[in-house]
Amino acid sequence: MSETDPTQIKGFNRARERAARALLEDYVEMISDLAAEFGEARITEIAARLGVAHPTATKAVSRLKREGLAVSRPYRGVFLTEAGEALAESVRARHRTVVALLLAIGVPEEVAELDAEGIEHHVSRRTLEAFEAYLARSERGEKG
Amino acid sequence: MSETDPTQIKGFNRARERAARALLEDYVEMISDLAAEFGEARITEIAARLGVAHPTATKAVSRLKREGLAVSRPYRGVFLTEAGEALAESVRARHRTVVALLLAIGVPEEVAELDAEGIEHHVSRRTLEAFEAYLARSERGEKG
DNA sequence: CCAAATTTGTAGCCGAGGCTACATTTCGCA
DNA sequence: TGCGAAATGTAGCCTCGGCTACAAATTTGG
Ligand SMILES: [Mn+2]
Ligand SMILES: [Mn+2]
Ligand SMILES: [Mn+2]
Ligand SMILES: [Mn+2]
Repeated sequence: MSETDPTQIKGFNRARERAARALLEDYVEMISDLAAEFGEARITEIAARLGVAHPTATKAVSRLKREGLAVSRPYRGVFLTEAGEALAESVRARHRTVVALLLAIGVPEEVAELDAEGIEHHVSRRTLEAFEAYLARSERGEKG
Repeated sequence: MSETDPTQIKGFNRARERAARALLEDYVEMISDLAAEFGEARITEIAARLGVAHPTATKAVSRLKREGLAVSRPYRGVFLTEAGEALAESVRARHRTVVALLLAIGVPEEVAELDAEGIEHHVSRRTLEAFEAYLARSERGEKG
């Protein structure tokens, strides 16, 4: 058997790890959005906005709590810890950059928003930096 | 409660659906690669290249068979159906386009290959078309 | 202020996708 | 040709992330 390509295996493993973190990232970002809008994030509202049943959101929040990203008390709202808020901020920034990049490439706005919701979780720091550099260049008129 | 944004919900739902198909797509592409290289895809080799234990690959292949994408007999190789081979071809093409786009944007080669393994599964047809159009433009020297 | 509506919690089901341990079959070669 | 090694199958375990059904708490308004 020909030797297996280590870069390829690494790619699959990284994709799996990132897919596992994707849900968690979306919840954290959503909770942060709701906190900004209403002062707190309620389970029902989190579930509604993510398009899942409320027990699904409850379970996800308990995973967030286990990871030290959120806190909550029974029948009360969910709040992010400092770590959670920091994660939310970076996730939000990355989301914006991915959408901007897609738009700059020529992806229609509605499609860009939809695709970004999945793509964002697989964009590494290095790739994000490349996106930002590209956007900076094209804004300076170097014609995207 | 302010009305929930339907586009956002749609984005989350689509991201979930695509994440669920991602594994299946990678298996099909891998089986196709191995068929081209060795004439058949063996469970052990599939597992090794995807970086998983062999029973994990076995279970995935039975899902592929259930979906009508592959066929196999006990202790023999795995083969794609016509539908499976068609899927493999489109997955492979999309993978190449995503890598090319990342490189054109300025992502380092190694990083591009790693990130593409996850990103590819969330690129819709419309976005793929935009990528192709962009690549065609920049190849014609319009300076990306 | 109390009853109804709403929200939240909890139990329990499912399939996907990981794993280890072990059984069985096939293959390669001495 | 037969035996040991390698490949494959199978059983059974786990977590995650969906769901429904139902119980309990909270909020609301008449
Ligand atoms: Mn997302
Ligand atoms: Mn997002
Ligand atoms: Mn992939
Ligand atoms: Mn791929």
